[in-house]
Amino acid sequence: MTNDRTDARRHRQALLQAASAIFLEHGITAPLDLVVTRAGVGRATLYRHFPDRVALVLALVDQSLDALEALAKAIPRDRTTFQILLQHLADILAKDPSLADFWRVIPSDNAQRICQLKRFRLMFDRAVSDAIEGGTLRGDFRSDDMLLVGGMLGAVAREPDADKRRAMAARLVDLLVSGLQPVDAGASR
Amino acid sequence: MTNDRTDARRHRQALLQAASAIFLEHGITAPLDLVVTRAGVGRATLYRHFPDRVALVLALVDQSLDALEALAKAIPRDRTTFQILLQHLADILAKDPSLADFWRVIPSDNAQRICQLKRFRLMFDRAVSDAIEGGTLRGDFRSDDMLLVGGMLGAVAREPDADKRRAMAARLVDLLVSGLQPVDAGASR
DNA sequence: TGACATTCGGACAAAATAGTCCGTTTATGC
DNA sequence: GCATAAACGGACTATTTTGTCCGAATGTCA
Repeated sequence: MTNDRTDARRHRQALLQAASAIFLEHGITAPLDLVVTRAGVGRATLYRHFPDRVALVLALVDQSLDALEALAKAIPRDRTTFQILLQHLADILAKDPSLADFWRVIPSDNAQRICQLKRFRLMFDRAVSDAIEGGTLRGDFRSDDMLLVGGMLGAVAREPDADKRRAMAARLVDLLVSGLQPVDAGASR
Repeated sequence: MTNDRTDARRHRQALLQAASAIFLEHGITAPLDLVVTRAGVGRATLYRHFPDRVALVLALVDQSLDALEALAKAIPRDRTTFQILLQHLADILAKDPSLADFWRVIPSDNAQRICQLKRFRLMFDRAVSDAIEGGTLRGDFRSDDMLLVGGMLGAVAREPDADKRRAMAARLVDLLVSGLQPVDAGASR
């Protein structure tokens, strides 16, 4: 653990990064050879770090959840917390689609997957109730809805160009937050 | 064309239906063997009707677009047309995810894919402008946004249970139409 | 700096998937 | 019914993808 060799850690990171890029382009069922090649390591190196595709994807999801959590911690807790968190989620999904597509690869009874789902919901629990109480979120919004919303935001992952993807994510969040109806009532933002 | 054998047409239909079900469960890159088995035909029959996976998926998308168009024709043209059309789109995506996932399989320069995308946008063009003029849709909504919205609605396809999927689709449309903000400002509906 | 353990990576074997071929069956029109 | 052409389906081959093994290379610690 503590005395991992530096090259091992570096290669593990390279593999995750490569997998993220390959999965983005070819979908989460892409041949692992592509990942290996892109990471510039040998095939066995991949399988040593991640025994199978499931382990690799779970690691990617963990990474994304970590990133989201880090961002969440930096947000001041006020009435806009939820909206900002949502934007962060969209950003992370735009960077790495695994968070939205993992269900395709990981069996639904996988223990770690279940844990991750709980963790995901938990990260929004407080922000959701705060926002509802603060009057910035519709009162019938449930924590479960975040899975829906996450799935929706995952739609942006389909654009190969990173900049466009960011723009789409922003547009998506805007549509979602404000809704499709006209703003005749002058809601701020 | 006109004098196809009836069994051929029947098998073709069985294959499309089987593919829809299999793709829903295993994702659009599922082994075609599963489709063959589910349809209860021989392997060669699949390849005779659809030379490769791309052809099969394109046919599925066509089918969905046909279905959507048929539904659209039955909607009276008034200020709620767009909302109803949206609901229909969600229903169709809940029945068959190919419409949302085809990009994974079909090269982006594929001529038929390009045509289908144009057709998709075209189907919403009139409804969008009508709704904006009628005051039921935000004025900055562009036709392009429908691709985003379609992608978002495709998120419901992830639920294996058909009834739940319908319910999720309805919820999604509600969230999308009304937005996440509370209705304190007295927006209609 | 040298010994040693750990990791590396290409070569290998196994499995899964894709696509083809051909003898057989079946629908259609006379 | 019967001839005929079209479709069927399972067996076969090729290709892709997965997963393992072992000699070589390299980071780590004394």
